[in-house]
Amino acid sequence: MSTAARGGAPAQERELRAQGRKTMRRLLDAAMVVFEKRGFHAARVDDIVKVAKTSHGTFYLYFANKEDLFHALAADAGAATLALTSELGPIGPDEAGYRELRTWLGRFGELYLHYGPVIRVWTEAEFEGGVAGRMGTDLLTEVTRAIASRIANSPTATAVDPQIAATAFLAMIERFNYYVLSRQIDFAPDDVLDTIATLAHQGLFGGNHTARVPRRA
Amino acid sequence: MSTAARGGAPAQERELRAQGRKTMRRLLDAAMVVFEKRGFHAARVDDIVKVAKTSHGTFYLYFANKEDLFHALAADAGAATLALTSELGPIGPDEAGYRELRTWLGRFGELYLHYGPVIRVWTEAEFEGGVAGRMGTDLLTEVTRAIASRIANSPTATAVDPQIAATAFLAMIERFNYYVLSRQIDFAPDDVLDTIATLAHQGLFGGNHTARVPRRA
Amino acid sequence: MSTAARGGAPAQERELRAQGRKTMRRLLDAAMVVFEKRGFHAARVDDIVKVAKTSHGTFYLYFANKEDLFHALAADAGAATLALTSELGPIGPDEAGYRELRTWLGRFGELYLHYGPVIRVWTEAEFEGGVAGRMGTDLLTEVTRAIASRIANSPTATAVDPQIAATAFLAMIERFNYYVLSRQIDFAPDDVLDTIATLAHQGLFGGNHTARVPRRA
Amino acid sequence: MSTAARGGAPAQERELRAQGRKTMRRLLDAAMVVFEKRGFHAARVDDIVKVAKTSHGTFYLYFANKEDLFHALAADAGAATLALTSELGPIGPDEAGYRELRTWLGRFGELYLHYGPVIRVWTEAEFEGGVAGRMGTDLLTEVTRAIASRIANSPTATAVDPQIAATAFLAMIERFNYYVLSRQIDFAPDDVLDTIATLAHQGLFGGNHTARVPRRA
DNA sequence: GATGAATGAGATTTCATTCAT
DNA sequence: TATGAATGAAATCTCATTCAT
Repeated sequence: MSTAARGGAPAQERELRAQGRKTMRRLLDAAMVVFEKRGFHAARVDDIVKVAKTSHGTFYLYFANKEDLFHALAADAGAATLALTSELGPIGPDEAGYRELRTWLGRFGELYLHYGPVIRVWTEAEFEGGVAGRMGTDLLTEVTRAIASRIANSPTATAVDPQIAATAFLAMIERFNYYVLSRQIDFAPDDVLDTIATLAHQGLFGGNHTARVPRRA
Repeated sequence: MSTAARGGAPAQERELRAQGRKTMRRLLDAAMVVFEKRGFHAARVDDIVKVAKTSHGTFYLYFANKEDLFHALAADAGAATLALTSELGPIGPDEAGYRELRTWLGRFGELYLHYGPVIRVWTEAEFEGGVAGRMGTDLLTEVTRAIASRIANSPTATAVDPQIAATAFLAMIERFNYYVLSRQIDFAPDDVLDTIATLAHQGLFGGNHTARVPRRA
Repeated sequence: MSTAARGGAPAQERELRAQGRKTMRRLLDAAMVVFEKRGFHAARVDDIVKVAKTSHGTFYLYFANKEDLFHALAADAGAATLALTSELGPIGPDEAGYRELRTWLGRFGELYLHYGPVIRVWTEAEFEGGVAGRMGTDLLTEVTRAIASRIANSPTATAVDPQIAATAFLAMIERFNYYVLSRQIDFAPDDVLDTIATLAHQGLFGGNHTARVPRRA
Repeated sequence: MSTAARGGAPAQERELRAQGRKTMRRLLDAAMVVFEKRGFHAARVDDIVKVAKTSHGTFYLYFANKEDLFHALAADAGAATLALTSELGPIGPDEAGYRELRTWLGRFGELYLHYGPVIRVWTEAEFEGGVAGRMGTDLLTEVTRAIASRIANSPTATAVDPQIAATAFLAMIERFNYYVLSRQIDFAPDDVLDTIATLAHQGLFGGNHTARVPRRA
């Protein structure tokens, strides 16, 4: 998807050769793994360097500190999220709209699968105020605004406040994906997409299309 | 709404008198304040005792550690959440169903206002595996099951998987309330309720009622 | 055996009635139990009051502190040890001497069974310098001197330094009893007495008597 | 004599370079000094790092905690004790047997001089049950067994239970050395060896040799 | 470029002792 | 006489960050 190629502050002051880039990559990947498992706060630099099979000293060769590393990841995740947002075309109340929505939700799921740990940290209370916190808030604003504009162009526009509805929509899909990922609620992915797409379509875009979802046993 | 009457492990081994119970209460309340402001991880025991105007030693007279205190709060929050869940009556597709849903959402908002810090921690990655993690998962299961049974009795029953839909619903309202609380997104509360109720009613319960929400300026 | 009837400093400033004496007794007994299990240093006042089924506050009604309580016990143990020492009559090289020695060793074992925890604490390195440390050293001196005088009057007197031999003898019986008590080395008590008496008799008092100890299987 | 080359748990998970090994050694040596002076319980990690001229953080780089460090020392002491035990040759009732015994006792004294603090802790009540406790018990068993086999091959074999006698012997020399070390009882070392060797020789190995010990003034 | 070693500030936790009822 | 409550000094332990090789 992307690469966080810039790295943290210290890395940007030097030119990285092949080996250096590889090491940085290993650290970033390791951080994802550790953030996933422990969250940002509980993640220790020690955990990260162990997973990356490198040393403390090396970590600070590439990142000013733990937060700096997080920013590198977050910049990536933010860009990917914005890119995805812009891909959401107009959603009509008909079957085509439903299809469009369902496809987009699938892509969102993939994005969350990849960037979940980072997205989650944005919303950790402790981050308010910090750079990451503002980053998350800004992103939230941008993303909901884009979605709101889609909703505003739909038949239900008179019934609901688009900005609120967009926020609710984002809340739902962000959190649902989190539940699925972290709790291993094992719904069949297709059922999930059918259901979420249906209810969002009906709730937000005046959808009258009805998916034939087989009831769960 | 709450009592957390049991307290943490050490407190349960002793008989508490009036003064002791008061102190324990002060600690629990202080913890809510601090968790709210800093989140569970960043909260230091020191912060809590400062807010409670007591000493370190006293803290450990009532709770084995920070997590133990959290459990006491969580038990409360869980009970309150379950109680609220059981209050959700049958939701029909008509105006009455809409009213019922909207009222219930208002109550959920109040509950979240109170227990937000605790609910949030349940979902922090670090807690998976731990007692709190399982507690959260169990609760999630129970709550969604109850909601699912309401959805199953609605006209859209054939279109969506009730369990998935219920999970999505819970994801939406939990997260939305979180956005509102933590980011100070300043939507008017009534608009929020109108919007969320409408889209949930339409998306989940086959609602055909249309609220006349004034568009935001 | 004895009673530590005086109690610690605070108790001596008041007149104790029946109830008070009973409470103090409970604390002393509890302390023995706890010192036995954990040693003096690791023993917490909390452990003692729990075993005594009383409270922290009560503890300090009778004893100035943990060490004060220990002194009360130690005074008792010291007196009992000295009393026992004075009971050791002259030991001849014949069967009568052997009998005398064996009997006395049996009594020492009983004393150790009772006062072991206290005796042990005397020898804990941490106590040097403190009152208990000096107390132990003084006692050691007195006891070995008494034993030495018995050895000096025996046929081996020319071969060994009585003071050193007495110290070695005390070392042996103190430590052996400790091994038995703490490690549950399950030698048959009679075999132990036979063996120890025999080797002390032969080693220290020129004993030529030979016990017919059945060899262990 | 010693190496404690393995170090504590944390140190075993890393590869130590020369500097690291040196630091670990400094900590181990410092611990011996502090345990000697204060005993295990009263010894604070702070004392140890001060003596080792390093920091708290460094301590935990090599040892999980104070007990972990103790284990490293104990493993050493145990190995040294076993090695010494195996050096004890057959002891006959003649002068040669006496010489052999006396020499061995001298070596035991040196070992105790070195490892006394560690050996002592093994016997502190608090350690029963823990790893150190079992370690001590196992060692006690092995050592007494070896000594017992020497006793079994001596003329007194019929008179005493070798296993009990060996335990008594060990008790004596362990405790005597402790008295000497901790109480600064100032017996002349040669007199001590003469006396102990004589009485053990006579008591355990049917010794008929008589040392000409000059009586103390 | 990489790494092991070291640090120390800060957090948690324990526990003997005092206090108020 | 008894007790639960409170305290705070001191100990343990953690971990992000810097340093020397």
